[in-house]
Amino acid sequence: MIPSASCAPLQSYHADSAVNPITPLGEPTSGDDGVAQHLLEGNQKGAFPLMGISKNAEDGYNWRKYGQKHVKGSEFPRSYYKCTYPDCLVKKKVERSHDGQITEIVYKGAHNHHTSRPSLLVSPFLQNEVPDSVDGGSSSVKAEDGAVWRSIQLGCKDIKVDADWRVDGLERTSSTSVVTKTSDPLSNPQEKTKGVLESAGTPELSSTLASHDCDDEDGATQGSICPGGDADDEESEPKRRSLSLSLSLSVPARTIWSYYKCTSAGCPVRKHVERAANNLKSVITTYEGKHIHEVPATKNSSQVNSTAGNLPAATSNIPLPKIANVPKPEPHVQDHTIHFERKPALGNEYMKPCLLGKFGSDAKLRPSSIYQMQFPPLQNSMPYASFGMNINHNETHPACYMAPVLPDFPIPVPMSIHGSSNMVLGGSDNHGNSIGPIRSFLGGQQLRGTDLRFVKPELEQENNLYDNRLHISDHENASSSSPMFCRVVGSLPN
DNA sequence: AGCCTTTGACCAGCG
DNA sequence: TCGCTGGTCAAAGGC
Ligand SMILES: [Zn+2]
Repeated sequence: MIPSASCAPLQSYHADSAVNPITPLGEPTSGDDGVAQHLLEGNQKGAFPLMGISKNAEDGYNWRKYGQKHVKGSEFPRSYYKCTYPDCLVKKKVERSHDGQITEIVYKGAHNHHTSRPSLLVSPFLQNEVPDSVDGGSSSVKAEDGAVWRSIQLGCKDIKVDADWRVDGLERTSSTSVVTKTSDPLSNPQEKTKGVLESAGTPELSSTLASHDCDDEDGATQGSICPGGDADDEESEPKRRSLSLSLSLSVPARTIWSYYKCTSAGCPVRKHVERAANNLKSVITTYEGKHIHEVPATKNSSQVNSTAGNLPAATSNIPLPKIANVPKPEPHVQDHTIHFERKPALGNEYMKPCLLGKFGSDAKLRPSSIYQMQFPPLQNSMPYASFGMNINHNETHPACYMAPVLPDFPIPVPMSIHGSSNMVLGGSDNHGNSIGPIRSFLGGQQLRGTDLRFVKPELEQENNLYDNRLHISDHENASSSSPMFCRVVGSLPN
């Protein structure tokens, strides 16, 4: 039925594509990890797309493939899977390209059970897994009945960072799963599921982001820069930053995270750059700390002088993939001569529970709603969020092959890690059931559930989308003695 | 033995 | 009715 040629990729990665064809969120189920592991370990050759087929990725459900067809109009064969759980009628269709990238997923039905592995916890966004293919291609996760047919942009690769800004952490992409509308009437939390569905989305990290606390002339525009990030703005009081997040349904499914550290000796400043994977020119740069040294004059000071954001050279020097529909260049994105370097590997030092501020951007976001993201005051001595890094990333991110570095703040819930860096966040399943500890699986490094702390958005407190343990301390109480903390929203120039 | 994938055949819907 | 298409079945084989 299916030409053998079309099946070749699937056969090559059958352990992954068949058992867990699209399960980017977890750990291996049954001990057939050889293929994926091999892929992960062997992709120095640039086989980056294969990372998406990590055997380690799993959504916690068991699927049995019951058919494969080459459908008309589709370049790649479509595989049909059923949930193997007794009486569970959930099916999904997966289309994979020849190199193993998932190009489309269609879910049908709702599970009437939890994941096969109780320990595997999935955030509402991740409950129905997102294809974990990469390569910047576009895939889609769809609900069978047409309730949600949302194209998502899959991960981007090859983000290079200019020498002035060395990636402090591993580049990661986050994925947002589109929870499909259920058609299973037995699924009592239909409403809840649907609610998740409606709100499932990652904030579009582009022009919809605006900084509330920025009153400068550009504060409300795309790429607005929060004051107080560094020495450029000494008078501002960046004890806490709030960002409103306007959400869009055309959300990027992934976010690329990069971490940098100022290379000046003893300078604690770090920055954290978020990019929407499908719009790499849209960046959110979060600064932590104050430079202890003179900040060199910027090459382009048209905007920074008033906003005090040390806009990273990385955001402007990164050779960006061509992406359609990118926002026009923003002049405030500029180069700085401040040097940043990757953080050293800190190992378990960073694997501590953190109780940082609120990241309320994710749990249940409705399109176009405004969210307040309250950023915690970062303290140099604070424990680091256990946002594990996959050391193996260095195999696929040539520009980011630094030692693993962990961010200094919690990661918003919908941001999972793509490729081999899969992170499963706590939350509820698509039946509205609260699920337990967060699990983060990052290229073989699993973090304990307690290593992550999230806070569900204020608006969604009662929706039980997050496990209680996701609560974090009220950072307002701890914001008094914080160094500068700034979040910069930017857009990369063409 | 059990579960899985593979794959040709079969079925249903549709024009 | 027929052909096309997408979806499913089920036998065969593998692990
Ligand atoms: Zn199921």
